[in-house]
Amino acid sequence: MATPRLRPRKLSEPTIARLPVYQRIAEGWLARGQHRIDSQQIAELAGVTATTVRRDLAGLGTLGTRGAGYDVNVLNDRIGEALGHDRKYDVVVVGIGNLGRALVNSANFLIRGAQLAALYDVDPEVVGTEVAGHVVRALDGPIETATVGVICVPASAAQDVADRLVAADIHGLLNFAPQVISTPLGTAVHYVDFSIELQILMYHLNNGTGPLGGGLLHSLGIASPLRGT
Amino acid sequence: MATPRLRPRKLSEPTIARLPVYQRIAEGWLARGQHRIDSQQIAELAGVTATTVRRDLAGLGTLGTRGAGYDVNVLNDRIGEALGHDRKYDVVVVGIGNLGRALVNSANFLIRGAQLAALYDVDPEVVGTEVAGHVVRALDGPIETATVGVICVPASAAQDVADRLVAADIHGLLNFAPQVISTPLGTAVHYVDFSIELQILMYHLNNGTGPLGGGLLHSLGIASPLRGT
DNA sequence: GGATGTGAAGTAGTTCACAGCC
DNA sequence: GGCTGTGAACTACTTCACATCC
Repeated sequence: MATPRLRPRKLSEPTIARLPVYQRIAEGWLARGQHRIDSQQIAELAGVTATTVRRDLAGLGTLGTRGAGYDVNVLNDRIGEALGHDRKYDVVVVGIGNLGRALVNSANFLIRGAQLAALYDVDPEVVGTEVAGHVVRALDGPIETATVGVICVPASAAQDVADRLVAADIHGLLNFAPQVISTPLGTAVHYVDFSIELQILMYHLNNGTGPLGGGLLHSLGIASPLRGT
Repeated sequence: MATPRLRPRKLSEPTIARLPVYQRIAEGWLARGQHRIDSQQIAELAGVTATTVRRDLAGLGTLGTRGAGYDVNVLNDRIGEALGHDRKYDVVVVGIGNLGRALVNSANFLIRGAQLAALYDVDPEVVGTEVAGHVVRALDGPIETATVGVICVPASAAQDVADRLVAADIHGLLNFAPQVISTPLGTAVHYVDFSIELQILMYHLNNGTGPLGGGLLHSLGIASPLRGT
């Protein structure tokens, strides 16, 4: 039994947000042919403390070696397992404006099991055109069965789009519209709001937290490195 | 002395992230001619508990009235004050691809004191073209004095861009590249990483947290409403 | 009466410090 | 010797419950 805990116990929310960062670091080392890394090195690259890294990774079961750090391959695999990257996730994107295009054309967005299933828009100019290898469909038609729905429409349309996606049995929503949406129990909604991120930054610049003292900021629970130059 | 505490004491990070949401709600009510709101109503619209709303707002000084809730105008003003919206923030955007365009053309991004100061790119095809009323400049030229730098370049270029911005005396960075960057002490960095957000959602869909039980998700510290239909 | 503002309790996350194992 | 993994302490945030004031 090489896998002491196949179903890793529930991970904390901040830990879940940091795991993709650790995985990205692991991939980078693999690409450069490095096969061992220790918690201190991960910590510096991820901008967190070494203790946090070890606590996070300990949650995935025993995967390090005392004395020598972590095997980069094992690290990569176990994080992928914990985050559910062994499954496929069909993603539909609603709203093919600049943002929707940026997402589906990005090399970094649809990775690790996520795959584009369909695109939707309301604009007749856009419907029927091909974007990222998919023909954009009309939103008022039937919605493809999928795992995740990405909402890139204006705030005023966000709730309606969310309702349609939920009706199509999609239980995971990633909402880029600056609008809190309400969904039935059992649907996971995650918000990304550019404007709020900018306002948080403005707050810190205005109060000492940024330019003065130890301007340590958090986003996704990730502390910025802030090493002295 | 109508303002008992002109300099509101330090606000917690989750509170700061929620204030813009409350402010958006206040603006919506003003637009509809409503002038009073109570913590319970804010709570429902923001997807948090009423206690959290009251605790957050109490941090801005005394601004509600016991018995009757909050004056929407006062609420709006005080939040703006607390977040530093009375100042102007010059924003430069580096990387005018789909994402950069989506940001500067969005009606929701550059608001509340934030104003576009300049655009930069490396692509000779893009440099010289006009986007959102600004001519895109070459990145290797001098960087405009500004308050905030927005990084919309590929991960491989992010650290270099960050260095240039810091050298131009910009102490607030909003980084959309999937790359942890290192900056001198005193520079505030905030990360927005689409791919991580999607992976968090994938985790929750794969484990019970989403589709099963009380799928309460957090992003920006904002809980989704999850009211039963 | 009714909703705010807040001590006190509870819960979650991080950091310390070191035992345990390679 | 060195680095992981973790109990224990600490810090941060949320929730409860209610005194306070309009």
